Amino acid sequence: MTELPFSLAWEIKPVPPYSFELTMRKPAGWPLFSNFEVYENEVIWTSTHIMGELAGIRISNEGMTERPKLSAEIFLQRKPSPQKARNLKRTLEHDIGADEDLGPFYSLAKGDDILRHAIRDLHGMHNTSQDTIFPDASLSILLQMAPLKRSDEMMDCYITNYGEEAEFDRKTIPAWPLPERIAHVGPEELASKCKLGYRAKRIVELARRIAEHGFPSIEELEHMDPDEAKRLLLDLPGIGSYSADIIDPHGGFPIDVWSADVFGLLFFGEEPKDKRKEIPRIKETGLKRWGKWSWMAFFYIVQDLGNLSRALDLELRME
DNA sequence: GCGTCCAGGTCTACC
DNA sequence: GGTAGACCTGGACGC
Repeated sequence: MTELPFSLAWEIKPVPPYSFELTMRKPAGWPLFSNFEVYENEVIWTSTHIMGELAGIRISNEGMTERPKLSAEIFLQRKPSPQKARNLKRTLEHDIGADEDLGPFYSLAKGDDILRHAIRDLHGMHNTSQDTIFPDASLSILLQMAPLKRSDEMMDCYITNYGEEAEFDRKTIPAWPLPERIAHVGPEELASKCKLGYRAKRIVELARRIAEHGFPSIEELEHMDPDEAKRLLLDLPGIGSYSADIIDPHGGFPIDVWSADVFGLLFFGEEPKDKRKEIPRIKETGLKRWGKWSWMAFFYIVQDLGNLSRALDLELRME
């Protein structure tokens, strides 16, 4: 457990529209940062690593979707320099999508037969991300070839045993493990303790590569040429097309055997018979239809399956 | 109870 | 360059 006695507090005015509830608590249950974060009465307590520092985070809602205002506080082990404090604040604002303008995506979505429903249902929901790729990369490896329930069990064990626990504001919240920690864990230990199976070796190999050679942050990838960012991600061990699309800040279209059912129904009116075989065709159709907004389209649709099922008279299932 | 199948992919060997 | 097969584990299913 790591105590975080120092804190920085400030006000954030996100680019409207910004729905606090939809952004912090995605309808499909995706966490903001930590799988163990707490959300009560429009306040979220969570933890992550920002610029290499373990950070406890408390954000509360002080505004409305069209006039958003948030009260944020970052808790740290040590008092940061003024320069570092400025960077931490700016990075957190970026990670929670406060600087993201949804306007261009909404313009495209209004003219799309599927997305026009989703942007109405989820008005003001922003995309969020952690500071580095390792949490999402670990997540995507733990999602491989397993039912969601088993992936959740693997993640819970992995985070509680190997993640740092942030203690702040009378809360204790474990963050996703750092590559430097996992690089020193034997794959056999990870496999037996958390029943990761073959994924243990992949996650340790990935951690060792990042710990030894470094890797650009999410924001640095964002500023790269999209093809170069994708190439770097695909070069990592254990990361294939699906995982790269989950991590890539330039936005991919991460189709797996589950989403192949959903998007097969949406695009062609039927679930594919051979899901794995159909993934390339479904992916190509999505990328062609939504281009650079493919990730946002994917994100909005998977968060809105219940409403979309009714609006489009289709059986779009969560699992 | 027991055997078989397969799940929110990726890598490797083989052709 | 394209593709079958292996990979951990555990729940669902048929018998």
